[in-house]
Amino acid sequence: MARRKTVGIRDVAREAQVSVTTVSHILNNVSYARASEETRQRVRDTAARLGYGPNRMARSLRLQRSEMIGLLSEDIATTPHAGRILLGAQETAREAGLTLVLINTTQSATDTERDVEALLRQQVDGVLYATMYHRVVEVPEGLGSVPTVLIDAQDVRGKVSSVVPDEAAGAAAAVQELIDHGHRRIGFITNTDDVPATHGRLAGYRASLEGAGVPFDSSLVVARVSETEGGYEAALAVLRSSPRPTALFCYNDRMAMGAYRAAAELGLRVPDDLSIVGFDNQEIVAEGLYPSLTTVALPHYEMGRWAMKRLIAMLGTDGEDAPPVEHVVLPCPLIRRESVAVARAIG
Amino acid sequence: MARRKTVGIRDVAREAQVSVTTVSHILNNVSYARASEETRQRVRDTAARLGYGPNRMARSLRLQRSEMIGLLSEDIATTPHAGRILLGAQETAREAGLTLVLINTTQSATDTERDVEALLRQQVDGVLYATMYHRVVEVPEGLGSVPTVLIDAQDVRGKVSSVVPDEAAGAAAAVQELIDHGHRRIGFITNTDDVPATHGRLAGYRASLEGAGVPFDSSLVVARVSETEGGYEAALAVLRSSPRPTALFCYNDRMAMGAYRAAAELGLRVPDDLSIVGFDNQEIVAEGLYPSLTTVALPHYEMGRWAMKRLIAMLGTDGEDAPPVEHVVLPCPLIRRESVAVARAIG
DNA sequence: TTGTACGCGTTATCAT
DNA sequence: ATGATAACGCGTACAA
Repeated sequence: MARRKTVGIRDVAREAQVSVTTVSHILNNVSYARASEETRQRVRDTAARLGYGPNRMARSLRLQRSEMIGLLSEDIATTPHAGRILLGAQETAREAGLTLVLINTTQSATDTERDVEALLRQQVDGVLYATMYHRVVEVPEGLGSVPTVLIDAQDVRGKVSSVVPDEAAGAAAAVQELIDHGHRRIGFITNTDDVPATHGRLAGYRASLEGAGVPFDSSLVVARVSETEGGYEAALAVLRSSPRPTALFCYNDRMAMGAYRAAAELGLRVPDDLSIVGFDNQEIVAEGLYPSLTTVALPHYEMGRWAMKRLIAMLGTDGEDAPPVEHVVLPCPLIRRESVAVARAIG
Repeated sequence: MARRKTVGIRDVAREAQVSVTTVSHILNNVSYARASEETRQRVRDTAARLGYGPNRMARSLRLQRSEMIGLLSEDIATTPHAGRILLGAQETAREAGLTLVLINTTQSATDTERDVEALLRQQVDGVLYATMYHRVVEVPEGLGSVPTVLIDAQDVRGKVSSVVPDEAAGAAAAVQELIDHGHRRIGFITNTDDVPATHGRLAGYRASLEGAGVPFDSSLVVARVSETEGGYEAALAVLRSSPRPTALFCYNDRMAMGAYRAAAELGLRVPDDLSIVGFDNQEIVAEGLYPSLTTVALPHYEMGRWAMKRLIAMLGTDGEDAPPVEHVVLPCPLIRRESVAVARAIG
């Protein structure tokens, strides 16, 4: 199990009968390199033949950049979609020849500070800070010294670039879908947390109603904890109002799952008697429910990708020429499945 | 946004009025360092005060090891539990001062080979190769040159250490739980893939039946695709047999979700008329179902942790003194919820 | 007990 | 058109 015999730049130089300088110039395509085409070819060939690749540690030491990006993420494992942020960031990093190093942290501020320190000690060239649900954060102290982009989070002071989902537009699309199917009395099963998603989705709900000329009726909005059980309770409550809503927009797919149960208990068939739209597109739930759930997808992959691209754009630059801070909002597409039908008169 | 002014070992030396050698010796606790306790203290203090940490790039170059572990994982995002493997590996790495670098790959052999190359070029000290469901793999060529441990996968030739879940024992525990509640006629809703989980879970099912003196009845085992829909179909089929089973063991939680629907359609209440146990402990499903699902948890976190520990044990060693190849099987604990009740006579 | 100096593999500057 | 050589920051033989 001997470590692969490492072939260095001097091996290539010796083999190709040139100096290491020349090899370096040619392989790095430096503009001022003045070597004959014949030499270039020979050097490239021997490098390829020997399987030469530059030693990243030496390269980093010399260049004073590690070509590593730190991904600081809260509770990687908590949400099923977290992986898609990771994936988007990782693929984008790879395309740019960057390596992603991973640090998991928690919501505890002191933990986070400590983890930031650890990350900076690795001399990462930049940091992606991802929270696992959309919220406003105070960017850790230490990150002031390194290019940083926030994912699914916004800086309290707006000083750091960030990318978040367009909660309001996503919710509006969901409700519009119901309106387009003739629904007018649409309940909103929401949650009790004071987070951007709560406000954004409510705003979207109201916007679509307003667009359709349907007056807002606060008795149709009921909030519970954003779990299946909460969705069940909220749905029961709202379905008791009279006249009964013909459709429900739910804060997330888990609450929608609870709403399905409430509907079943009340003898209501989805979607014939009651249309339902969720949010999150947790596929295991959305596809597993019967009938499958129409919902709104969060752009996790795209956020990871955008953030990494943005970070890359910041890398070469310093102060003056750095791109301005940017706060981007990415669309949440509606995923149509089988839980929405044309509204019928209530029997 | 100037990069933090980097404090080096010479800064500490100057500040503490000693040589860099002394600083290095003291901070690295080298055995042959003979410095007065007073000096040690002073050096440590100034290092702390200056916020000194060794430059990893320089250190790596000198030591010829990067202190980075590559995690090569197939389709990070595919399964919700993938994150827990990651988490286990990452936490363990951090405890050892190691950094985890992440490469996502696919099941395509050529992609994998390419990604392995990329990883080795980063001079990682070791590699964790994780598949996202338990299966047998051919370890990529290039990994021969670097310490490697397999997670949730086994090497075809058994030459590489690996850790996998104890499918059979987990299934046996699930079925035993049903037996302990008085069930004798227990259906097994399984899947159609030829993977270790399929065989292991069937073996566990048979073992527990046999232990209870219940003859195996192949008409109670029905296989479909391992999705909710497949679970629904299989459950309908098996619940038609006569006498009807009083309990169902399902290959995974999604299939169990389908079984819930089948039960509802047949007017069977869970768990009063029908007990159900799943596998995987996908919390969103298991807790979201009503009643919540008793199931078996896969030890993802523990596998990530074990693998990293094992890898660390291999790191310092070479050929002779390397620990022997080991294939470990980790227990899958039963998670009791509300879907199992005492068997009743069938009305 | 401590300090000097070299080497790790690159890249960049300067000389030829 | 090409080559010698000085950094990059650290760890450690070896000299003192």
